[in-house]
Amino acid sequence: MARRLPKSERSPSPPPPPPGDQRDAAIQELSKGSELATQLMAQLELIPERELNGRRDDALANVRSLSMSLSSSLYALRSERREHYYCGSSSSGGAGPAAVTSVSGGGRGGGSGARNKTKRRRGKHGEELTETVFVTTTPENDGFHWRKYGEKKILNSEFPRLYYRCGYSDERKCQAKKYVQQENNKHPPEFRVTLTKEHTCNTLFQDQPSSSSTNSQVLDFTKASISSPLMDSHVGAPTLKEEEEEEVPSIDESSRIMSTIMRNYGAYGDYDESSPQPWNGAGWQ
DNA sequence: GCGATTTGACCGCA
DNA sequence: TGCGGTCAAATCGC
Repeated sequence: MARRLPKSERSPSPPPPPPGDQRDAAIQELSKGSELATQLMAQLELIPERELNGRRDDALANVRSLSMSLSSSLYALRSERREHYYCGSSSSGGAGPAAVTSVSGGGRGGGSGARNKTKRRRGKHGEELTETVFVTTTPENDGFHWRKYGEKKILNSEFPRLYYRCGYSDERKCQAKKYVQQENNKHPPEFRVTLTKEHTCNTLFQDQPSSSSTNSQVLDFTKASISSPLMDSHVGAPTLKEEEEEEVPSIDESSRIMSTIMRNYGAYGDYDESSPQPWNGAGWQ
């Protein structure tokens, strides 16, 4: 495997921040899209169920997802106007406000109503370990490249906990980890995501491994392993920091994000609400 | 063949 | 001692 040089050894070339007017243009377009989605939803609701052969609900659900996605994208872009993605500090000092698309009202094991928490605890060897916990409907969309390394049935939990580490943990010695646990069977389901350690890979939306298998469960947003309306890129983006080197996804990247989302809209349609199944990181089982 | 996922076993902490 | 987190061999898919 070709090893990638750590950032410190590479020429300093973070993706240039997009010009402000391009970002504004993107925001405007997303706003329009969001409004249109809302209108479409209203129009769909006016159509008699029988005229759509019983598919109105599906269509409504899709439009709802679309609307959510656009809103989330808008949120993300707007947030980036003053905050930016950061792949290097997940939390120390307090996690940035993860954009939580959906907040669980409860959830087992403490953290009821937890929107986004940062807590400190000691790691195996006594080192300080900061965790950021939040609930989201789109655990995969944080813009980082994750590799699943384990899955564990958790006591008193209906769903197993999935363990991910940064996809660049080896080649870039990135220690970032992420635990994802489905909390309920809502539509879309909510996931409690715990981020530990810091990303030191600086690989947000870039350097996609060319050989990742198609069926990969790596939580790679560029592949959008599940559908997801959203881009709470910051959600997951472990952190958004206001002061640090600029690492803002370019407009091109944002477009890629959007197209990826769009391509995967169907996924929620695959989710059978009547017989909920746990999400395995790649899709509904 | 390679890289990613699965899953049972192991380890350490509370 | 039980549980959560990680490891690593087996398996899978391209």
